[in-house]
Amino acid sequence: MNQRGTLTRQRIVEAAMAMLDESQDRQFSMRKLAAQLQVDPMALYHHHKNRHALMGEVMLALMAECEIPPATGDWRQDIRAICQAVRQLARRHPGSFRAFVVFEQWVPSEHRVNEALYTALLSAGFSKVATVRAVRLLIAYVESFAVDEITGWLEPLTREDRENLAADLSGGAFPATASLLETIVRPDADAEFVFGLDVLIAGLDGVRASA
Amino acid sequence: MNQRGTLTRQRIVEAAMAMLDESQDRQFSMRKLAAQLQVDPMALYHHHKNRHALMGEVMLALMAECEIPPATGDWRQDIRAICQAVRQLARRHPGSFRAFVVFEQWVPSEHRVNEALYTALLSAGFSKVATVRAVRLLIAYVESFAVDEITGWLEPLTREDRENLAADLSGGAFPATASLLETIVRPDADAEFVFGLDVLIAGLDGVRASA
DNA sequence: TACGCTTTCTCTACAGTGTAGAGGAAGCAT
DNA sequence: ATGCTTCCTCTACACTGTAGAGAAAGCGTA
Repeated sequence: MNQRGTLTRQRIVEAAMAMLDESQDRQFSMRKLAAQLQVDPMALYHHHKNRHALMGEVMLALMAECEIPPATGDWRQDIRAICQAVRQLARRHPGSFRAFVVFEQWVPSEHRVNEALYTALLSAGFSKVATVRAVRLLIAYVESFAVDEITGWLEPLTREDRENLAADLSGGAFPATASLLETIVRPDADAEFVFGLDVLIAGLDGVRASA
Repeated sequence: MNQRGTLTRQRIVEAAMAMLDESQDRQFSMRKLAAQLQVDPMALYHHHKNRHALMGEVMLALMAECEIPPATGDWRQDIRAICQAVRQLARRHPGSFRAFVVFEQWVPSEHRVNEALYTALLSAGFSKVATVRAVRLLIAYVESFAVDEITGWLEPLTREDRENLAADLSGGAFPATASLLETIVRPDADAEFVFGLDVLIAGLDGVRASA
């Protein structure tokens, strides 16, 4: 039952990405992927050297899919748009994006995103050092936020989580936290993301002169 | 050969933390931990329900170890000091900190850190909503930075990585990135961390009035 | 001292993982 | 038809977490 020709590098990558994104709980495995493609596990290894290499391809495809808007000439606007694009990508591909953040290896298609950010900041008059640092800062923010969002930290707390939190705070050891309880349990993802962007852009604007 | 009494909840937690921190490459496993403690793997399960629960205990111990400096009355200074404390914790416990960031579950000893940040911001006059958002932003930054640092992204690039990067950029598709090459390959972790703090604090100062 | 009870550890076993190595079948070129 | 290459399968191994059944050590009570 050798069904030749059903597999392609690309088809495997797409299936892997879909599997990562769909299965929130049960995690990705080579064997499950093979099962879904109705193929022997080892068949995958003919197209990709190993799991890590396959993951690399998935990450490549993921970042390549990020829709970077054209530059407007307003660096603040451009940065907002680029960050929102990355966030949208994460929402569209939660599982893959998670894997990407933990991937710990350079993914070439990231260049596109970085280039857009570098361009915006350089054109705004930032020094080279400030630009490089600012981009890492922005990327760190967006990735962290996106992962938090995917994980559910920006949803209103469940009754259970809320009660656990209240119990933790009932001892009186954390008065500031306790006073913020109502705010903590009901976050607003969109507003919070914009808040972060506001802070970062205002801050960058502030250090632009002094850097 | 039943060596009774050698195991303790605490001893297991400490050994697990040490193993996470030391073994940079090869990853932690229950069996390896048991081997190191010279005990049958299943012995661990008498003291901790399962791997996840054990990890929870490790995270608890980790965050409890974070040395939060006393408040000075200057919120900017306090925030800097707290963030540096978290960064130092990450440097002292790279493996555990990594695991912590990916842990995806609430760790009670985090309260201490959050409380300190909440207190600083509330005392500076931030609104409740701004305070909660600012703290998530600060934590996101510090954790991201610390993980980058642990992973080695803030070390000067190796000759090999540098050549790969140069090759990627040689096509001319990323002129801004190419112009920053020399800056990118030689980062300065300490300065970069401070840069991020400067930006965040300046930015928070900026939105304080308007929020 | 002898009995049992509880606590702590071991042994065996199972389902899952990534993947090396050998072999088989399909298609193509000669 | 013959061989070559490409794609896939099968078997096997070392590894993972952990369920379930004991075994051994220490204790309390008789």
